[in-house]
Amino acid sequence: MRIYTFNINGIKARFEALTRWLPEALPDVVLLQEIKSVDSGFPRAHFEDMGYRVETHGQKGFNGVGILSRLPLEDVARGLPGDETDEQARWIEATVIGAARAVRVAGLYLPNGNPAPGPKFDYKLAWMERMHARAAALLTSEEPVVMAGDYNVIPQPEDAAKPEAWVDDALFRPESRAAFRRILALGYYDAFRLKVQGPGHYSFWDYQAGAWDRNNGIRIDHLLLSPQAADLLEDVGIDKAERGRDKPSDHVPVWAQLLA
DNA sequence: ATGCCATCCAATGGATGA
Repeated sequence: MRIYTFNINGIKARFEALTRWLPEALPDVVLLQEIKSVDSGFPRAHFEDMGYRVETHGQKGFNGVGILSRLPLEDVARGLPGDETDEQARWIEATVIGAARAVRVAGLYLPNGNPAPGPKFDYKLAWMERMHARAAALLTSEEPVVMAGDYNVIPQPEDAAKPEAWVDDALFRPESRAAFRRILALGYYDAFRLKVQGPGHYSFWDYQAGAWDRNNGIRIDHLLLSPQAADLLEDVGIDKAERGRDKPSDHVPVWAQLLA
């Protein structure tokens, strides 16, 4: 089972690119972020015709997450628990029925948090506390769990081409990185770093200032694996070439292959 | 130092993003 995370930066703007990419990559599961659409505006039938189950948790204009899956989905849940007043659509869960076994997946779009300090940064850290609680709860099932999405966190200096440019940014501030480590410390593993070491691996390049041409990227799209999922990990990858295609998202697909 | 570009909604500009 190959699971992808892909921040598409708008389903309307990425419709053609996503339609081209799906039959090329043939993902089993895609966790989408920033669909920037309400559920009724998502082109569900189009992707169903391409062989995918479609589940979305959208909102008007911004944010929004979704799941495309060629495998059956069960027990879909929308929204991150812990704050009934939070109206931002950033979390969706489902159980994917693989050929060998089932995997619980969570797709997430973690708040950006800039400018920091400020209310948006406070919201980011509070959201990460809620995610920590949900991540702990998911571990109790003892089934394989994959939490994948746009974390808006640069875990280590080696995950940025120019780490010095990010020192005061909400993506790299000590509080954000500590909150990310606290989730890992529950017993989760960064799938990419289980297989690939060293600098120079990025998942996002800004549209501005020639960031792509200069390879000025950051690695902020992650798949976190429970111990049971880590035991099934076969391979990982970043589809960097997608950033160079026509009308790309500023993020590229990142994936993990599980024996499931 | 800087939203330099892209997207969405709505309206010929503003908000947001990382």
